[in-house]
Amino acid sequence: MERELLLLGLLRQGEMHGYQLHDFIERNLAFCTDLKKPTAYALLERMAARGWVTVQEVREGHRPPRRVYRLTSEGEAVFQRLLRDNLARFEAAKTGSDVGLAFVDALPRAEALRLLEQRRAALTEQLAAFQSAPTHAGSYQLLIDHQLHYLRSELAWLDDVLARMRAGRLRLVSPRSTPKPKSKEASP
Amino acid sequence: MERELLLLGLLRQGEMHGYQLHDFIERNLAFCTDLKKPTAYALLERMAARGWVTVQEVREGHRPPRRVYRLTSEGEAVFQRLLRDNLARFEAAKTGSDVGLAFVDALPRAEALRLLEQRRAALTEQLAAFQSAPTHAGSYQLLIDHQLHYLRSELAWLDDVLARMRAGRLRLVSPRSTPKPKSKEASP
DNA sequence: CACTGAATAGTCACAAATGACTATTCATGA
DNA sequence: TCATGAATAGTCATTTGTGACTATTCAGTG
Repeated sequence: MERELLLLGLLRQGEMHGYQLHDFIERNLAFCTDLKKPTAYALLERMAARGWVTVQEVREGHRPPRRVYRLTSEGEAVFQRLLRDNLARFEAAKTGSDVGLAFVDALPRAEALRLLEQRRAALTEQLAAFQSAPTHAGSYQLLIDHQLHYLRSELAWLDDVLARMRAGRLRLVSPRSTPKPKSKEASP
Repeated sequence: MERELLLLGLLRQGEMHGYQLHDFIERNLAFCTDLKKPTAYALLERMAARGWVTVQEVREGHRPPRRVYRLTSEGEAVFQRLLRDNLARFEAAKTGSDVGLAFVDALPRAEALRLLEQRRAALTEQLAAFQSAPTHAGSYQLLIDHQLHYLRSELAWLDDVLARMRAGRLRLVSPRSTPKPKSKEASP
């Protein structure tokens, strides 16, 4: 749902064609959403079919005609609905990076430390890149602010974990406990 | 990739069948990954095809036979590789909730405030539920710790935003700036 | 001016993910 | 004891999402 919210929101600022929309998202919003080109086109097509946007084929030269999308008033209504809905909810973010943490105890402490320090380096690098970005096209300040807050918070947590690990204060359960020891199933 | 890491990691603790794996993830790790049943089965099948796990059909009664998966030593090697790789990277989390923030200025300030207060309520509720959970099966402490940290950090940020909005100190750019004012295209 | 690499614009066949099922077993209480 | 709903176990048709591709235009340069 939030992908259509995004597209509708961008189209509120004026008509645009598919490539333009995707390109803008890719350049400016890649850090908070990821929307590949074919997905964007498919969504636009569907939104057109539902009457949220109109399409107008524009051909210049003899390149394949560009399809220019424009928000309808119905689309605007949907935008309003989706926006209210989105703002009122909180959906926790998910990342693949979490999974590994579940299994750190499968590695010797020293190596785990080394790897997490690499992770920390990657994180500070992203943070730096983000901070030095040129006011990000001047727009979407809240998003940027949020992302900065998030990255800093992640860094703080990671540093805390590293400190605890170095001090040997990381309590981890025995890796032998079967996740669901319901019936017979002796631990192998 | 992190889904196979997860499955392999769980299988390290002993053989399990598909339902068991999915069920465990659903119950205990839903907050950090989401893996529907058919996806889990498909992954297991593929891992079997690649020799990372072995399958053994076990039938009891005359229900459809259960397929029990067991990690191979090749699977263990892959696990080690994926784990190291995962720990060394940092991948920023993404959430659909961010998108709405890009468009708060489309709403009257008062209403935006009301909606974000609803969001805040949803967040504190999730936080409360998480804190009161019964030591989460005693396992995966780092994950829990991380999630708690994350939720608290989100709450702090949201409170800050709310405060800024109430004080009218939320600087937002004019909604009229076209995202990519490259060529002709007069703002409509 | 012809050539090259980048930017523009979009498509398509394939891979991944999921909602909605089927079908058996188990607990329970009327 | 036998209906009923929950838990167990898995499948399949459909939708979604994407890597890799085609094809045109444009800017720069030798």
